[in-house]
Amino acid sequence: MTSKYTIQQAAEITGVSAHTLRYYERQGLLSVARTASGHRRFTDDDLGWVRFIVLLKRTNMPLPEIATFIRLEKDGRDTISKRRKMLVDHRKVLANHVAELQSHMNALDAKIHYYSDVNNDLLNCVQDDSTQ
Amino acid sequence: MTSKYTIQQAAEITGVSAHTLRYYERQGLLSVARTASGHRRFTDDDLGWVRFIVLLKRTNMPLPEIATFIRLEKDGRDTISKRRKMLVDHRKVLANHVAELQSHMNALDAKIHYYSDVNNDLLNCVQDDSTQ
DNA sequence: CCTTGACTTAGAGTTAACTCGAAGATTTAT
DNA sequence: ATAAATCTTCGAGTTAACTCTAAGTCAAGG
Repeated sequence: MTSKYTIQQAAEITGVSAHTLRYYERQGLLSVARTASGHRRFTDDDLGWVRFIVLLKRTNMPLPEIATFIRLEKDGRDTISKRRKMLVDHRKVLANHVAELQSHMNALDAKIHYYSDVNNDLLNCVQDDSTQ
Repeated sequence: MTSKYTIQQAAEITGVSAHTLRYYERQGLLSVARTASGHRRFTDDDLGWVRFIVLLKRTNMPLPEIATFIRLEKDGRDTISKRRKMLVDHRKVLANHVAELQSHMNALDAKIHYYSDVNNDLLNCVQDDSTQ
């Protein structure tokens, strides 16, 4: 199977624009094989990498750090423990971030509760979390 | 009691720089009373507002939206339901954001697990979440 | 008095991660 | 054959929220 895709197809599949895919390659996040004439041909593997980059980005990992990770990947088997450590460390940062957001959300709830108390006859729209 | 503070003191107390406090005022997030000669005097109330701004910011509310909220506050009692709605809506956005982060964290955990499987003799540093 | 701090306006610089466009050449697809 | 896609390089523009500097004036505290 191992299909190949043009940059436009890769863009459509991953939701990352062609511009940005080229940008990622320039930043060392991707290295996509080329045809004899120099056009990029994305493999399913490449698409997997793009998805992984997107995942890390969504968890607030900066591009340079992602680049570091991927460089380690290319450096082979003996970097596995380093790579895992990076992910584990990042997971910790992320968990802290989530915990902070939740504590802020509690503070926000207190404020909302305050507004509910001030004007009780409008209570009906406060507990709407599950409505939509 | 109702103490008053210079801009530097307010900066120290809130952790927001004097520069940024002035910036917030320019953006309509604060309106701090002045001495006869024009120097800002922050009240405890003002500090409360600053803390609230910081809270909303930390939950990713953009400054213009915070400004809208605060403008409503000044417009008085009949905007209470609007204000609460803003907070409730924002709480939803925030809850979604947290949920997304958590789902990404799960994906990250899967990756970490994969790395653990690849090289089991290094398992010892994977479950370290509670260590430090 | 004198140093430190405050005020104003105005504008430039910063950071991250795109985002876009143009120019000019080549390639691919129909 | 021709239209659409791709390639390269280059550099400018965007967004948010600061962050800092400068110039020039004025106020406050000891």
